[in-house]
Amino acid sequence: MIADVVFDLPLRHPLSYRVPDGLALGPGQRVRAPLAGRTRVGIVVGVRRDEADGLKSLDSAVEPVPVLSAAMIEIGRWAAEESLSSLGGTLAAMLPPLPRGDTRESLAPPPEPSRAAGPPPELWVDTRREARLAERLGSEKGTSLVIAPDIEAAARWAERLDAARLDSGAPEVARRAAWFGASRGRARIVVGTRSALLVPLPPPATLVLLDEHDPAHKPPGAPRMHSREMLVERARREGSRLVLLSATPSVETWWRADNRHVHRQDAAPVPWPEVVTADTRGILRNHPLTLPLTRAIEEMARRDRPTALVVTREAAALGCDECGAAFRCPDCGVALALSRSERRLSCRLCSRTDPLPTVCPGCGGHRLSPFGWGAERVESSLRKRFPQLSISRAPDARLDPHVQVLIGTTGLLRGAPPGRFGCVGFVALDALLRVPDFRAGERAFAALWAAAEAVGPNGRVIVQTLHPEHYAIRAVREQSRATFYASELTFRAELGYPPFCRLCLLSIRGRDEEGARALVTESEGILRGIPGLTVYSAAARGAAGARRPLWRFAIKGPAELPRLVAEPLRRLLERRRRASGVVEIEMDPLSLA
DNA sequence: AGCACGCCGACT
DNA sequence: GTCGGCGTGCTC
Repeated sequence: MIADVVFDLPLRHPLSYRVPDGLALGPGQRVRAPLAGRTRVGIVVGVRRDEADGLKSLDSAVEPVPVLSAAMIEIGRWAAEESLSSLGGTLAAMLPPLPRGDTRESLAPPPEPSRAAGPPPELWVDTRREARLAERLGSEKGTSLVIAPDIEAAARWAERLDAARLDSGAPEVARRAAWFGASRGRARIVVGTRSALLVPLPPPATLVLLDEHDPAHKPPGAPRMHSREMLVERARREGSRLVLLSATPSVETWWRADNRHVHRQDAAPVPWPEVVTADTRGILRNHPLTLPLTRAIEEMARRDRPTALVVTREAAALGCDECGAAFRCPDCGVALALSRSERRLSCRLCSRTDPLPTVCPGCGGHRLSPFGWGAERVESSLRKRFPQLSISRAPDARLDPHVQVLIGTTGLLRGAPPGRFGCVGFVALDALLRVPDFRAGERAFAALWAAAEAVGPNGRVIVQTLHPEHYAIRAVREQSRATFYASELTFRAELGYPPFCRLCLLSIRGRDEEGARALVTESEGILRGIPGLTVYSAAARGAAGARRPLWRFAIKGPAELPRLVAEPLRRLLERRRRASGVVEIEMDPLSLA
């Protein structure tokens, strides 16, 4: 007997081993195998009756039963192909922890799912979506798998749903028990992060994705695919019900709902807070707060309600202080990225580069500045203005009920229950809108809407901006999602962004300038030979003359983009560490940064 | 990803 | 003469 085994290595094919007599093995089982002089854990993806002449023998099985069903391996294979990653590396990111020491566990083999066609995915956007989920899962038939964007959210939801945890925030023994318990159908609800996407569940299963729009669902590293896409594919293949939760879904998911591939439950209007804009003209030069926001902080302090001030990290784009316009790429519509050291503006998508301008082309204004109100500056200014208030910009101050003013990025609003804040102030929304990325508007909209939900109907959202009529602000003020998505989809369609195409990012880290250039030229040449692609020209990232120069370029193509580039780029991606450098590819990047 | 083999500069 | 630098290729 021969077992084909994949490892957490960038190998395109499984490696074959002799199965020792008496060892019963099946696909999805973890094994210890000799590899390059050491013992490593791999996962069996196939067993054959062939002669094992000349092959090394497997050492042992890690568990007496498979951890993955054949159906889950197939989803892993699909994800690996779509993301141009190895199967072994992809699967390794979605397995339960290894047993430690002597364990006396009762382990169930994984169930194979049904292959019946299921309902289309559902999208819940209304304000009561989370409360409704908690109610519904309690009475749902079968097992429910809830995927959270991060460990913190997983912990919160496991508590709320009285569910077992599969994420790495829980002790390993408990995670293993939850994994095999869910496989056996013993658990009613399990909660995890992306590492739990392949836990086998007996049908009928319900799959849930929390905060569908959250970029944490596709962090760097394996599996290099958005959890939403994994779950949509899984639900389609096994006929599971899939529920996507988000007040502000990704534009991609909204578009699918427009096209009836996702069933969107329309939300009736609910009592909504005041969303007011405050004009920052002439203010932000010296002070971060307009009068309305100053008043609001004072009022909230009197009413003993906390205020959150949302700031951005550092400026990455250039804007006009007079009219608020950002310098944008005329072809791509995204804000041009500012490089101070090289004194130029460049487009992250097409690599167009301009010298630093001195005059705003829109209004002729001469006061051009990067957006400069980070948390630190806002804090010191606030302490001077409100010496009697308790002010904090510590990330964990989110949970401290005594802090009266919290300063932080949009992360402050993550997981905030309704009414957590009396007021949320956006110190400079324009800085969010100017981020050099075509998803800047989407992220600003999500943050504004999250702020409105976090202050509740009796609270207030104050948006300091020079663009009070921007569609993202208008949509939140009017509690009208349709307003935002209609405008955003028009913008995406006109300039040819997702969901109307697929993007892919090629990063090249050269050993030196010469090596980087050689690899860039080679990969560009390969890609330009493929019909149907738009290959943007490459640009150097980071400081000039860096030891390891980083070049990057974007590729735009149709839905079958991964299959179009996989074969031509194979050699380049495989021969990883070469004299000249390393080539890496990222399909469907969430950010062009 | 490791790790081992293989071909060019400064040492006990 | 060797020790060791990393570039290249392989791992069943």
